[in-house]
Amino acid sequence: MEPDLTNNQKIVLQTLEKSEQPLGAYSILFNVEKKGIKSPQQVYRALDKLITIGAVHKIESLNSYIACKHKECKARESTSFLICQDCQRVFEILEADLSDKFLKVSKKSNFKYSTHNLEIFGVCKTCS
Amino acid sequence: MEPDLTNNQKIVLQTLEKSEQPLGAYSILFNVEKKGIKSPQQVYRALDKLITIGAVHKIESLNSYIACKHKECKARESTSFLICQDCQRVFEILEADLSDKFLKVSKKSNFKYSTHNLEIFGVCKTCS
DNA sequence: TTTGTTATGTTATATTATAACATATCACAT
DNA sequence: ATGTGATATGTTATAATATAACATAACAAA
Repeated sequence: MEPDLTNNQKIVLQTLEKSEQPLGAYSILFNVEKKGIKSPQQVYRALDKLITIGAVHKIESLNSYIACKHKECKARESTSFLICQDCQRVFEILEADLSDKFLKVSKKSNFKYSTHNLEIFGVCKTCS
Repeated sequence: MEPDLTNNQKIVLQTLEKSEQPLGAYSILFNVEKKGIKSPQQVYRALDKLITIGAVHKIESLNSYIACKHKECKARESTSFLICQDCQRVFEILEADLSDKFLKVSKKSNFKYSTHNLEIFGVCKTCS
């Protein structure tokens, strides 16, 4: 059972949920200043918590964050995204067999697979 | 035929080649100051070029850079890495079938696959 | 040898992220 | 209801990563 979110965490999460595109931390900050959040720290702390519980994911190559659309997201650690180079939207994919594939590929190098981050770039359905 | 590298580009590349771990841009800068490179700009510019020609790759989740060990690396755009959480070393993998897999997965979402960045985390052979 | 392209040197600044510390709030066992 | 420990907050400052802008130099190739 997840603990309830605090005010700041809710505000940050709602901001991300409303956004079509991933948002940077300072872009989130700009959006929530009218709601009383005044410093980067507050945003980053809320993000940390939200990421820990799997409600938000970071897109590493964009230094940006998205709300996870999947209830009870298992992707606390491993994540896989489709990133549209036209509209900047990001779609999370939950393919069980990706982990299997990466486990196998890792094994070939005698590497113990733990988690992964996959970012696929291209053009989304709407943009093509 | 690739153009020859300039002095700054060679210096930055050699620094990365000598390193066991990926290096951040400012860590590279620290290493090359005695060789006459004095500003972040010079490092970033050399990195840009080296990345463009495929001689260096960026590890997005670490904001760090590694020299590519593969002659004539095709990975100018798509990259796949094994990242050891114990020793911080990074191993690039060249699995042709990963692109195929990602193409298929993308297709399922009506997404036109173009390139990818894969970062697998775990424990390397030496560390386990 | 001039012309266009690419690289350099340099200073300044933008962007992303953490450190540190005092205070407050919350969950919950006594 | 009260103390206790864990977690969150507010705030200021600063670290770490990356780019802008502009003047100059080197280089390739017609």
